[in-house]
Formats: sequence, C-alpha cells, structure tokens
Amino acid sequence: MTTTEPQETPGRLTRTRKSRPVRVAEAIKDWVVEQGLQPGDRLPGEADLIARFGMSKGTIREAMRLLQAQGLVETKTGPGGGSFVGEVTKDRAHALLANYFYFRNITIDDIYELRVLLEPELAASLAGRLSAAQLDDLRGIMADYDRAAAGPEEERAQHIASLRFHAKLAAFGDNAILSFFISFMAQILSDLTVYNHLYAEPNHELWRRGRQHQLDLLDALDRGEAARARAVMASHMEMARSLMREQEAVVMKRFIAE
Amino acid sequence: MTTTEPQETPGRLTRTRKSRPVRVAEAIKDWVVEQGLQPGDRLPGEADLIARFGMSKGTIREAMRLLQAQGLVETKTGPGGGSFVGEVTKDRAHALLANYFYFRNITIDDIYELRVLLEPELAASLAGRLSAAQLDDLRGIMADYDRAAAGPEEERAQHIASLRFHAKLAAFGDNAILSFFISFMAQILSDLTVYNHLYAEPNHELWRRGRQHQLDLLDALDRGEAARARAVMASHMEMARSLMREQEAVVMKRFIAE
DNA sequence: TAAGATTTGTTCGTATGTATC
DNA sequence: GGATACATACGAACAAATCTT
Repeated sequence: MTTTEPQETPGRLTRTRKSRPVRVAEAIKDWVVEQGLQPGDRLPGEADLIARFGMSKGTIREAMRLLQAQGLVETKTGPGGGSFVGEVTKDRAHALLANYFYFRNITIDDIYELRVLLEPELAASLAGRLSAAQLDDLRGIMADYDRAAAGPEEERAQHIASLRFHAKLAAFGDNAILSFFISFMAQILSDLTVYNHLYAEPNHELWRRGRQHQLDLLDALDRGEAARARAVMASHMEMARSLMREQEAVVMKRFIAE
Repeated sequence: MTTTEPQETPGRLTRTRKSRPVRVAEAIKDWVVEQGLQPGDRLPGEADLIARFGMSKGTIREAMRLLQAQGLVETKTGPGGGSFVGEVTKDRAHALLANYFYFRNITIDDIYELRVLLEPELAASLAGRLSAAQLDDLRGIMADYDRAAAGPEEERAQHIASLRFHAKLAAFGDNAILSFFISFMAQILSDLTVYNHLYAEPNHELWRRGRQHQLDLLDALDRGEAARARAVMASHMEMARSLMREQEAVVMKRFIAE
C-alpha cells in the first residue's frame, strides 16, 4: 500500500484539539517524510490541496505559512510556481533557536564556557584537512583586522570580522552538529556586539595576541598538527573569555529578524 | 516618541519582495521587542490588527500562523481569548532545530563527540549544587532500569529512560545554552532509538557498568566532588560512545512532530 | 442547565499580482 | 505584449469555542 497523496493520519478521529491548519501542516510534513522528498521537490498546488483535504483556500494557506515559518517549504508565484520542499538554512535555524533563548537569561560567560570546550575540538579535527583555498579564505577574513583598531567603532567591526573567522572555520568542519553549535554562538556574539556596546575600548596588546593566536592556528592547521591546533585555540578562547568576563553579564534582548 | 501599536518600519517603501503576512509578522515581532512584552502578555485582537494594518482578515491570520509556528504567539478562542506572547518551549525548539538537521548527514558518533565534551562539564558544574529533592528525582528515573533488560524491547525502553536521566540533569544546570545542547542531543538519540532499531541486543555487563557510573555520579554530585563527577561522566560517555560505534552510522530521517 | 456575548476559526466568491512563454 | 498559470489578497458571512450570567 503506497500512499501517493497527503492525508491525515486516520488515528485521531474527530478530536479537534488542534486547528485545521496545524493538522494539515503536520499531514504534509509526514507526507514529505514518507515520500522521501528532497529540497526543491514540488508539492501539490493550492488547488490540489484544497481538493485533497476538502478544506478552504484560507485554511490551506495558513497551513503553508506554518511550514514556511519553519523553513520547510518555499512558494513561488507565476507559471511553474507553487510550493516546494525547502532546506532549512543555517541562518533560519539560528534565528529560530535564538527565539528560544530570548526570554531566558544568557550571559556572555555561558557562551564562553561552551566555546572553550568546543572550539579547540573543532580546530583539532580540522588539522591537515583544509585545502589551500580554504586556508586562503581564512586569511582573507583576517585581512579585515590586520591593523590595530583606532577607535571603539573599528574595534567592534574587527570583533565581528573575527567572529566570522570562527564561523567560517565551523563551516569547514564535518561534524554538522558541532559546526552548528559553534556558528550559532558566533552569531549571538556578533548580534550582541552590534546591538549592545561590547568592546568599548580598543586594547592593542589583546588585539596583537589574538591575531597571533589565529596565525599560529592557521599554521598548525596547515601543517596538520592537531594537538597544537587544539592548544592554540584553547589559549585563544581562554583569553577571549577572561576579556569578556570584564564585560557586564549582558543578556539577550532581541528577536533575530526573519 | 513612544510607539504604542504595531506598525511596519517606514524604511522599506513599496518594495514588495516579502509577502504581506511576512511583513506583518515581522512588524508584530519588532513591536513585542520594543514594548518589552513578556510571555502571557496580550496582543491586539484580529479585528484590531485588521484595522491597524489596513489588511484583510486572511492576511492577518497568516501572519499569526507564521508567529505561531515559531512559538512566539498563542491564540485562544472565546471571551477573554485572543493572541498572547508565547514563550518558546524547549520541545518546540528541539523540533525546529531537528528540522535543520533533517537533510544533513548526522551520525551517532557526531553526537557522541559532543556528549563526551559537554556532559562531563555539566556534571562538574552541578556538584554540590543539587537539592535532596533533585537527587531523589534522578534516583526515581534510575528506578526505571534497576534490573537488567530481558529482551530488545525492554533494552530500548531502558535506554530511553537513561536518556531521560541525562535530560533531567541538563535541566538542573544553570547554563541555559549548555543545558539546551545536551537535552537536544538526548532527544535526538531518544527519537532514533524509537524509530530505528538501535540497541537490538541486551548486554548485561554494559548495563551493569552504566548503572554503576550513574550511581557513582549521584554520589559525587551529592558530596560536591566536582572533579570526580566530571571523571565519572567522562567514563560513562566514553563507554557509551564506543558502544554506539558498533551501531550503524544511522542518519536522522524524520521530522519531529509539531 | 441554558442562553447570550465575545473572540478566533473557516468558508466561498472574486479580484489582483507576478512570473513564464 | 498578450495569454497563461500560479500564488496573493480581499470581504462578507457563518461556524465553533469559551466565558459569563
């Protein structure tokens, strides 16, 4: 028995706890899984779904919005348009997860407690596994802060660029979960840097040491020295952590935009 | 100038790249942030929003669905009903994040690479900080697997209960990010255990050692011995990791339900 | 218990916008 | 530029849930 069209699971009868759009969204989601559909694959059009579910256009559209918000479907107008299976992007996952932490108290130090644990592990796993192009990519990011910041504004810009370095590094990793956790924290720190006033005063000595850390790291990665890459990253994170300790324990106060 | 009602940012003029519901949802989200609304706080009713935004009922409702899917609003019918700011629950955040990994290749070992790093740290941070009630809570969960499993089915049930132990431990931590990451991984492993057939064969020796680990852990936590708690958990994770290594590198193949 | 009030939930018909050919 | 195919948006009416009296 192969089901070839989305339908509600017959299990729940008339129990109308959930609204129709929610039930339709779940049915479509289940159907995508059962059919093994891949990103970009076509979903039935509005008219189709209206007929299949026997519900109105408004209800079907609300269901699609539920799926759209989760990043699971995308819709296009015009001929050849319609609904398609969508791959949840990293940015969207960041945003959705950031919402979870919005009402919770997250301190900078909470983030660094994790960075200290995770980033060295990522660095070690990358040793000897980066292509010349990838290493150049990282060096290119470092060019954005190859001189000491002149003032608070530039300091902030450099901090964000430095976080991009870590996000890029994460993208190169082959453990998708580890990579996501690291890039998520980099994203949060970047947002905090923009919206609050972290890094008010430039500190040339810290800048010099931080940059040297990253240069050493690239060297260790290039030579395939995992242990050294881990150690350098650990030092880098500990330094950053103690630096941030002096900052106020700022909490997240912002939804990240859609 | 205090804005007292949701409205679109005047910045973007007639640029209609995003659909109206999306724009309305963003406007409401921004408004919630600006007003500093808290979970449970009232949002304007449908009729209100229709008037304020000058859009149709359908458009407004689709916008609310976008927010509902993210867990940011909840709606109730009837007198006193309406839309309210909702706190994103842990379960919903789990599900939304699991969607991100659905099309990516996640191996069991990826998860254990992280558990080995994170769980010992959590254990150490909890030493001497758990109340008698919390310790009893953990012991209560352990009661669900106080005897060796007789068959594959019971083995699986015990594995899930054991994952509940770790999730509960995470809930007691005061680093919300660390706690979430750990509980998320426990949730994934639990789902995999249910929907795939992990843990086919009972292994009494492993069961005995795993249980002894947890007993030692509780003792260390009770006595406030952070270093020992960390070491015990590290052993526990390493053992579990090598056990799971023998399982096939199963990837996630399932959306988590709404 | 029953009736009424309030608010979201759902439907249907129609019209508009948008991208492709 | 016109025809086509699709989603997008509107408005009025009705249904359902839930609180109050």
